[in-house]
Amino acid sequence: MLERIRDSWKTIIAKLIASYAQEVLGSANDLPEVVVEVPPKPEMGDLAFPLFAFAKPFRMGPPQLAVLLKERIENAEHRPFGEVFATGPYLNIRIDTSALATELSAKVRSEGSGFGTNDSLSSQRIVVEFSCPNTNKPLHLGHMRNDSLGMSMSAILAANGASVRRVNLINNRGVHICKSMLAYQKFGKGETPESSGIKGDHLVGQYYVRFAQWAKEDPTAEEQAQTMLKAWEAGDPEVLDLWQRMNDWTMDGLYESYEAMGIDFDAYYWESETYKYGKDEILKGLDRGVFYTEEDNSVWVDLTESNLDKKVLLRSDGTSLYITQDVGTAIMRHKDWPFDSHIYVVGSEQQYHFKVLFKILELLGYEWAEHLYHLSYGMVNLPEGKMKSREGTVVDADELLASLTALAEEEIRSKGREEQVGDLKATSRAIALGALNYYLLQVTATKDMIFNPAESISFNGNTGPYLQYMGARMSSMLAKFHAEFQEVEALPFDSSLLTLADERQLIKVLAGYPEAVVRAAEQHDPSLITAYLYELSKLFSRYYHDNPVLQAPTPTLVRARIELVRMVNQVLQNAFALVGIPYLTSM
RNA sequence: GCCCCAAUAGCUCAGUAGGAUAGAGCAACUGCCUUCUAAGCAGUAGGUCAGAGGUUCGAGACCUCUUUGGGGUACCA
Repeated sequence: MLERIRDSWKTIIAKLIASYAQEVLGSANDLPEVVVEVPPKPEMGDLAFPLFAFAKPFRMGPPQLAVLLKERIENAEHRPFGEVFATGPYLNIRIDTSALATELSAKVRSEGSGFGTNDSLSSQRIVVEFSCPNTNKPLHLGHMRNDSLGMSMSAILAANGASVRRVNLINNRGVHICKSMLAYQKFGKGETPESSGIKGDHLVGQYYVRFAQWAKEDPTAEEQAQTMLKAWEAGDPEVLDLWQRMNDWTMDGLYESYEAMGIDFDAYYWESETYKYGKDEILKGLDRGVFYTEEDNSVWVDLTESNLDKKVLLRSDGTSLYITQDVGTAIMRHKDWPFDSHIYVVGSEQQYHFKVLFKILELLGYEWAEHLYHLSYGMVNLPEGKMKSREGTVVDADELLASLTALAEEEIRSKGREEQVGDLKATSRAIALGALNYYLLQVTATKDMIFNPAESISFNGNTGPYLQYMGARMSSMLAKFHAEFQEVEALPFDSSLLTLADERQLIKVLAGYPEAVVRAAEQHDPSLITAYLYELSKLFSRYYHDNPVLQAPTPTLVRARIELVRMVNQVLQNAFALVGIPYLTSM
């Protein structure tokens, strides 16, 4: 919407510049491109066209050119509505926000929760892989950033029309899994989640920690774990049985955590099943000369031309490696559900791994290989430094969510709003989730971030609950309006009454929402949505504080303002859905 | 050693294709609850955008070098 207005102004200005060039230079070739910007302050207009670049060809100062163009625009026959003024070297435009508001209102009403979506990716099938936990410990803060990104990215792609398949690959096999099993065998005394009352993933996690302690005392511990892995691979029934039981415990715990955090998947893949895939593909590639063998029979790929070095794909004993499995898994997934592109949400420390993986798939000749994308995110560190499981500084996901929920509940109680809120537990949980998702998605994904526990539990300022609070305020305004202002509701919406600077600004920001959704998908960056939400909320917050809505001087103004509230409220809800912030009607 | 990424207010972060006076939140200080929820609003203070060159009419943004920090470079995952 905003884009269309921008383009029409850009077109007419470009046309006038070209015709002026024709007049004075005899040619309109080789002119610099017309650039559109947003002026730094609202009173300077809504669009800005800097004219510096035209100074040279016209041998004229930009301010004079601005004046000249302003006159020509005003005399032009077909021009968009709006006011033109020359501000120094800029040509600024004040657009007709009243017309925009009318159009916007109709669109938001008819599209509702679909406002802001588009069909730019409607022919696309996209796999988004994320989470991918090990089954030897509970989820921690690192997983939470991953999960927030995965869920949000999936929602954003779907909002752009893509058909999205969320996929989780459970890392339930390997020597690290055997460690917790071994420790359990030695020290477990038949303990179960039921007998101990400990959530399954936490119980297994305790034995993983126990192994580390034991390994310090007994140098054969590591070796025993390796032996157990071999027994597992050989199908030893006793080992398999224990593995199955402990895996189930962990998975029960993880499912519970996922549910509490609003995370879910369309498909689960299990490494215990996929670890064998890939070897055949590598051997096929070897036959075709894509890979080569060393003297010890290990299989390699030479990527030195791509500056990626040489990489082992099969061990000398013929067994698979991590990269081998990923090759197989990608191919298998494409058979399961032929995707157009595949996004891997994985930490930035694996950037090299994914470059190699994508290159290998390309060398194997899969045409979809060029549409694989590593959504790389930075590490979550603590103010003191890195999280270290050995030093017990890892932030546990369940505990964090529980403590945030408790804080939210306390907050509601201290305000005496238990009654209005309705379901206290559900509301507290929703506030905790909103705070968490917003905190984690606010930072540009690729960057490392610092998780400050003290700050994360604050519900003031630039936080999820701040945004939720705006929603709750609008919600109660709208409820009151419906209940007490029926006659006003019947009045037509007169957008020309919305003339305040903040009203004009709100209309522009609302109209910019669809573009934010597009950009978030293009750039694979949910933080564009969180930034958008904050801008909208902050603006609205000031607006309703300074200007009465239901107590506005005239009924027609009440009607106009409530229409604005309705639009802001709808866009807020729509954007919430993209970044995992629950919408609350009361808090 | 080689490769990749980062550096913006005391702290945590924004900063759109290079454009007008570099913005928020937190922390500090000041006002505002007989008026739609104060999880709020308004204000004060806080900056040599790590440093040095370069490109440009114009650089926090682009290029080069330097410094500092992080990550990778396993027949681990």
